[in-house]
Amino acid sequence: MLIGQVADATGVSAKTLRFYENEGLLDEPERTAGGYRDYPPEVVDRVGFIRQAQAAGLTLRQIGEILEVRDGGRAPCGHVARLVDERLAEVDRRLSELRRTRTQLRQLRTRLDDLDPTDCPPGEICVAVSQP
Amino acid sequence: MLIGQVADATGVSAKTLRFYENEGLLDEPERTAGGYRDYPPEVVDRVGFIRQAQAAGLTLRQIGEILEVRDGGRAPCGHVARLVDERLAEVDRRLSELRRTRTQLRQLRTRLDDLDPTDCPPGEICVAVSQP
DNA sequence: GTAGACCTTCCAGCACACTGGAAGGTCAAG
DNA sequence: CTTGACCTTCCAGTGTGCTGGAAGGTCTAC
Repeated sequence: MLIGQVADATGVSAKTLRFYENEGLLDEPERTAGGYRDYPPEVVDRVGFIRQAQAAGLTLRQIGEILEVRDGGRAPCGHVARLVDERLAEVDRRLSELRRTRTQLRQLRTRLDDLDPTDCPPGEICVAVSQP
Repeated sequence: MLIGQVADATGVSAKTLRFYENEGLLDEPERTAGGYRDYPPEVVDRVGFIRQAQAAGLTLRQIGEILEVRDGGRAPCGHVARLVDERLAEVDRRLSELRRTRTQLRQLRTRLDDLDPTDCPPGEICVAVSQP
């Protein structure tokens, strides 16, 4: 696959794919005779994992470390397991923070609904959403 | 409360608190005779919300908009409700992404455990964590 | 053989969220 | 009345994750 095809398949720009390669998140792919990057189709899944982990709040460095493990990295097992455990703990932390924020947003939304059960006049001002 | 006390109470540095004020997330507090910032205790909760929402992946700008709503912002109700709905949708998206990442990390962790039920030799190499 | 889409490298710049440091003022304790 | 902790402003720098643009090579189609 050429970089543009990977870009289309993943929704990640060609620029960003080259950047990921530079950062060690993607292996250097084969090149065509003309010097174009020629990716194996698996790269699409890999990029998918990167974006997902990123959306989960992990940094590219952390994701890179996890991918290294997944690839059969060269790190001692103890270290590797600790790495993954740390990420898991972090993800769990973020999950609970996210749930709390969600609750607060929902409460805010409810107060907004209570405040204007009809429509409030267009162009008007939305006042006095009191503190929780 | 002086800025240092707020910093201690929230775990957010004085520098960052001034930065938040600058960015409009915190109101300018009263000043003591000596020109020191003198915060009301409620600021602690507000900062708590900011950090939480941040951990949930919202930007300071988005958080600022939500706080403006909470404070009884000047925006028309429709806009305000849309804003909160957007944030809610985003938070929901992040929640599900986070859960997927968690699952993948757990699978990786399980494979690691299966691979070395004993301890792997110290200084050794952790091989062949195959692709899912 | 040339237009157009696509690719290459390289380097600069941006937005976000801080963080450090200089230079100096305030205040309580000894 | 000085020491030391704490505060002030202001400005510059950092790390992360891209993004844009220049300058140029490749490939397919007409």
